[in-house]
Amino acid sequence: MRELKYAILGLVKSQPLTGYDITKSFNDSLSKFWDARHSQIYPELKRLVDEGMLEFKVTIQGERLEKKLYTITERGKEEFANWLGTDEELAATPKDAFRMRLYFGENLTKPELVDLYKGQLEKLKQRISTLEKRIEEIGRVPALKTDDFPEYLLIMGGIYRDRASIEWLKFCIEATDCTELIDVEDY
Amino acid sequence: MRELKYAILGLVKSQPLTGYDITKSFNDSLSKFWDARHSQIYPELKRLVDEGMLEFKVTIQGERLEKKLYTITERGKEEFANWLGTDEELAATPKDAFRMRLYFGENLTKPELVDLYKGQLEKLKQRISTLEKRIEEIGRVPALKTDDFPEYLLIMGGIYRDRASIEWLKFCIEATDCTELIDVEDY
DNA sequence: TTCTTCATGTAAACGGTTACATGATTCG
DNA sequence: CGAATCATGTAACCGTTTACATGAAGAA
Repeated sequence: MRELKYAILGLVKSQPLTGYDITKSFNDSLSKFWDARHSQIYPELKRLVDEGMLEFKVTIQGERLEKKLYTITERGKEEFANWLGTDEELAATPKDAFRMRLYFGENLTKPELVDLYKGQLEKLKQRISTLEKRIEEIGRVPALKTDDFPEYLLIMGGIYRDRASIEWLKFCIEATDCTELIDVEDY
Repeated sequence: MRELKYAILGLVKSQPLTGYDITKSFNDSLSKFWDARHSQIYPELKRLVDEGMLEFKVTIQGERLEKKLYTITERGKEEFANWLGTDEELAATPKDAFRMRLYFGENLTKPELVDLYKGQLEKLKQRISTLEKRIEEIGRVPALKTDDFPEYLLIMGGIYRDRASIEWLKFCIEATDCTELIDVEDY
């Protein structure tokens, strides 16, 4: 547990960062596997300093705006490396409201069910195309150890995941006799 | 939010249940999309009674063991039906420690990375075979509106999901040059 | 000058987990 | 008789979200 800790350690390990920088990272690339608000990050940073995993140096931006640049300590590096290599159990199946709706689907009329399917399919299609666009931006296959490489892997993970969701939805559409009401070719 | 509420409403809607029964359901079929402990369920039941969504009747098991049989009210049925048909946004990407490890994978030696891959692949393979066994138990394709049908859909969802995870892992193994160190044919 | 971004914090509330607590019933 | 299961609750804690709060710097 306390996995936010390792996300922060991992980020700060590669370069000194402020809490603000870390917050931004959680809204960009990291959001593919973790996210956090600044209200959670600042207390965690304080705690990591207390535990000797991080150190910080106050710097002045412009005239008097103080910011805290965090760096990782030896102890922090050890802790991070130790966690990184440990193989954990499969994550518990995440709570999923859409699956819950499908589970109780017998309480829906066919048009309602069809709308649920369509809505989900449309959003998945949308997200896949956003992810694919990002892949194109990166420019096909970035070399190993490039900055872009880890993000590339995670975006591909998202694409695999969403495509599987679509395939499963098509399967459900078939199984619930909705084939004539949805143009599955579109997805 | 407060989605546990709808899970309970959906369960009680089809038949009167005790808190204990509901807890059991969360460990069986429902765990495919939601789960909860009795310590969360009992307070939620009380709250749903306060809100007029549920009613209960105390019955005696044996000599003097009291149990509360919950039934859904009209108000509860409305609330549930209302929620069931609403199409929500795609769920936020769930936090995922394995993906986080991969993201920071450049800090790992190749054998460590290979162990991570292997561990994950092995566990996914395991889980898929458990799910497939359950499909066989159910006996191929249950008819629509059967008791087994919703569970069938969700188990298939799990299989699609896990297979996609394996395909993605194979992709990562290829991209990180680990092909010679893992026998991907096994998965 | 005004708006956006940079920058850092705290407080209240919520959903969920773990642990504590109790007692009856049923089955081997 | 003892163990497993049935049955119901509470308390403490943890991770996370939403809202509250402040102010400087940079860009238009």
